[in-house]
Amino acid sequence: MRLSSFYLPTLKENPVEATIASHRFMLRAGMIRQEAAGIYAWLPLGLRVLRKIEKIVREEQERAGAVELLMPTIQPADLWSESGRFDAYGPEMLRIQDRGGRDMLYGPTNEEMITDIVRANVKSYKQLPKMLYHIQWKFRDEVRPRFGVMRGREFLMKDTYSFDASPEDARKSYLKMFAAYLRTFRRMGLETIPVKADPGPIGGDLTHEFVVLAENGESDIYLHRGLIGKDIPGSDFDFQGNLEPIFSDWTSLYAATDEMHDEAAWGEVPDEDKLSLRGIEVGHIFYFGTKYSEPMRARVQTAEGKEVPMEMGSYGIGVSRLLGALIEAHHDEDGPKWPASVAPFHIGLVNLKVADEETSKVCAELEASLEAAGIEVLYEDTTDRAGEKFARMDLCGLPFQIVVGPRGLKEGELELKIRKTGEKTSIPVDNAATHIIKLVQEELQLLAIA
RNA sequence: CGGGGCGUGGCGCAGCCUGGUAGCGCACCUGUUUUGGGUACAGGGGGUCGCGUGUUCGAAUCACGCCGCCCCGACCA
Repeated sequence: MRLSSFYLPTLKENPVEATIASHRFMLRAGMIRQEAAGIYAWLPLGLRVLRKIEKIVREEQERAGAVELLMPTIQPADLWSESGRFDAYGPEMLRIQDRGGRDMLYGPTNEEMITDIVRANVKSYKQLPKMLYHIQWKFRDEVRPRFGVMRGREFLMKDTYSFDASPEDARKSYLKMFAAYLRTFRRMGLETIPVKADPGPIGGDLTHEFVVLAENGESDIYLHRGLIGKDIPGSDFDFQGNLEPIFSDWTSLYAATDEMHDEAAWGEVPDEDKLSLRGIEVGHIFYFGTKYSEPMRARVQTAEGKEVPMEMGSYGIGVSRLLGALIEAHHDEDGPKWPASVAPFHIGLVNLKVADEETSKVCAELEASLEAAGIEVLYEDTTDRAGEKFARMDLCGLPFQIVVGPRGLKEGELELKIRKTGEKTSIPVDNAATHIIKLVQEELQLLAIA
């Protein structure tokens, strides 16, 4: 992709309303544009990252055995009357009427609808278990949207819903999602910790929040040092096998947000293992049993011929919010530092002097051979000044930059800059493409957790 | 929802108190200059001053109403 044809409206100055790094950089790098409070247009650069995140989420959902479908953003109110939530849900639910005066709503979540979809056809325990998911925009009319996409009113979420014939089976579904989440976030280059969440009136221990560790996180979390950098399931992990070991491995050490903090249990953690950090919630999984299946009569017959409500769970990932979390976790004063797996492009190819024939020729050849190898290149082919190009490239946060200019070419060299470390090295033009392709592929491989 | 504040070109702001027909920096266009970390100089284009009503000879400026947006807190993916 040539920058001259791309749409990248960057800002040199900081927008005043953006107080945190991720919000600031997303606006400055031309990733999003605010259209109303908590509602954003996704500009090309931001959209590319969003799609990368979605892709990883999908791959890991499928791996765990979940099946994708897509439910609408607008829902009829009657479903919500069945569960009692049409009245129970507060003003954060956006209610609208169609031309016939029927009550509709812009979905803040989809438990009712998925329950309706499944109850229509699933009648026997033999048809279970099922895990269905979708990635869809939701709307919650938050009192106070803020921090850009971290707390918007419209946001993109992945929601999985599990249906089982017994609580024992429901636990298995829960553990599958638990394991899938460990892989999902790690593949994005995030250090994520599952922490006990508030089970609410349903009780039980089957609810966890997945929290990204980031200095400017919204909530305090307390955890045992041993949870940092812990192994996650590999790509050969058997989701049909026994998942209890991986679950207990990740949940036996102390980890809690301040709401769930237990001073007594915390006291038992050795002082040298105590970590008190900030975190951003990016995922939430819970088992809620028959909360919806009971009132909505979503039932199956058991082997004994008994009719029972299905055991359900729901598992969310804040897809759009993850962009914010990623930047909070990976940035410096110049911009984001995207992990290769979610970067909008792998490489920024900077042509320092477009007017110079040799420079442009080398760039065009590099662009072609990198793209032929499946590497995503943003070719900086504008006539802007060098300083501007460099600053803009850093602001985009692409993991690698290749700088080509007449000065280096005279020596037969070009410069490679690693965004993460700031490290710059000269490499010979001759085998540059091969070298860079290898570098990018290695980086991607590392994050793929094969 | 409590508390604070702001709406003036794409972005950041001044002007408002003390009404007289809009200005600065960045960005943009033209020229010169510069040429490896947002260059310098000169010229130029672009604004229903959030919306409405009122006061006045005259309103960005004063009054009233409405709308939008931001920040702190409580709440939430």
